[in-house]
Amino acid sequence: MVTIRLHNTLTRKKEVFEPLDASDVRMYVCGPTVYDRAHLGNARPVLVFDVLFRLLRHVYGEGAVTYARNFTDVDDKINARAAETGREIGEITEETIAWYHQDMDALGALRPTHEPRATAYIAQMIAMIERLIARGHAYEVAGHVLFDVRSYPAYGRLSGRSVDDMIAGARVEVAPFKRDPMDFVLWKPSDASLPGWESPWGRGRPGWHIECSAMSHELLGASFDIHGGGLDLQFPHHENEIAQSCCAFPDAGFARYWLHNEMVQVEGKKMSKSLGNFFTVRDLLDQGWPGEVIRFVMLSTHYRKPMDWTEIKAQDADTRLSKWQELIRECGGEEMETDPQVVADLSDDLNTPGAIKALQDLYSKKDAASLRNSCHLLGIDLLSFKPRSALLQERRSDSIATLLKDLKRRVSEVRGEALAKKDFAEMDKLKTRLTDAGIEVRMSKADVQLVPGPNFDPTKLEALK
RNA sequence: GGCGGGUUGGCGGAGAGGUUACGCAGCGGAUUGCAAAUCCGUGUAGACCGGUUCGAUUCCGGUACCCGCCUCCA
Repeated sequence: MVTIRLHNTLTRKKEVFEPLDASDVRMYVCGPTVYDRAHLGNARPVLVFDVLFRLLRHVYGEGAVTYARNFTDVDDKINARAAETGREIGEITEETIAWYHQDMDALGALRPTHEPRATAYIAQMIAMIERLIARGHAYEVAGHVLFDVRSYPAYGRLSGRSVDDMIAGARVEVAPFKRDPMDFVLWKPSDASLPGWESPWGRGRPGWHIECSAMSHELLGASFDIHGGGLDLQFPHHENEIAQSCCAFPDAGFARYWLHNEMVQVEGKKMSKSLGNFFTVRDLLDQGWPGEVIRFVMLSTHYRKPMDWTEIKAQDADTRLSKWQELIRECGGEEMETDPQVVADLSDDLNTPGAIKALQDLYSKKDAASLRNSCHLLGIDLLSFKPRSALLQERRSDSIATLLKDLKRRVSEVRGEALAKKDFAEMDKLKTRLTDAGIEVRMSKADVQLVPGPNFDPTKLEALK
């Protein structure tokens, strides 16, 4: 059995991964709030934990891993979006979930075993809140139910902070009815304009954190193996989840290994709407970037380091994947074992850059079969991969396709004459114009190829008709 | 203010206390009418200052700079 090591945020150390039950390895990852298209940052945990999911399935068996990732479909951001647009909340969340599936499918992410929606687990949340009140960890005041952080001495363990330090930071919500400024909401009242559910504390809706505690408990049990998400969730979201779950079920231990991926940047800067470098996965796909390229770029940086998205990395990935694909097309190859080095690298705290290096070595050795099969562990299917140039070409209209075909024939003719006469003036003129239009002209002894590049501009071909 | 991370060659980005990371770009060569593509070869590192060591880019301490979280955020 391969030994997997994972960096556990709880201990700040790389630890040997030992599942509670090797026949049912359980992982929970925090999913999106569904009010808008997934941006590039949303994609990172999806891809990181998709690789972990694949690795766990590889090591423990496909049927031995349960992976749950939630949809937060009750949230004030969604309410705000509904109020802005006048649309129904359910309509917005349904649409956004469908988009999310489309976009993440395009990145090659496997669907998790469970994709629970918060609104389907309100009863479980209410039950957990009642349990917390009964055990003296939560209190009702002014129509709210709040978690009492002072009742849980270990609060702050995950994020390495103390309640007193955080209060010194003094960036906590002002709410006079809180016993302690750090207390957080489990349940809050809804007026008639807001979505709400009947509860022992009146009509209301859950606070943000309780859903993950309730759903992980329902689907994976009171204790399970891995809990993951973005680093920004470490505090307060995960800290609060731990407080809720461990106080409701003190002997269970909740999640044992906590994994956090670092943030995404764009061209060296934090992605933000004000900087104008904010974009969604759909934007990139629409620009013709293959899902595999987005995935490759993401995985070329280790998950615990900030990942900087740059155009040059995307181009590089596109080129490398194209080369790998050419090799497996030429050589074919039978089913092979996944390369042990790739497994070893991924088992070492998901060292995806190392795994990519190992794949590159397979390419250099011309080991097409191993390359193809080992790519699957990273979620890349080289057989179905289409480079950006091919995707862009597919989208071109028939008239342009015909024009390119005609031009190709013409280049062949002109070249034939030029070679016969040893006069290349006409040929060079034609080639220059094609190059100016963004077309790469490749000539071998046997054949001519016209490859439209990213700067391809069909309007510049008009003169050549 | 609190907590955490980073600083590697032109760019991206790893592992390893002493032996080529890898990719892209560059350079030289093969090939080509010229190119492109491809193939072969190749130079350039480890923020700064100390310490441990026979030996550190790799371990420890400090300095500088950068970044993230602490507020909805993956």
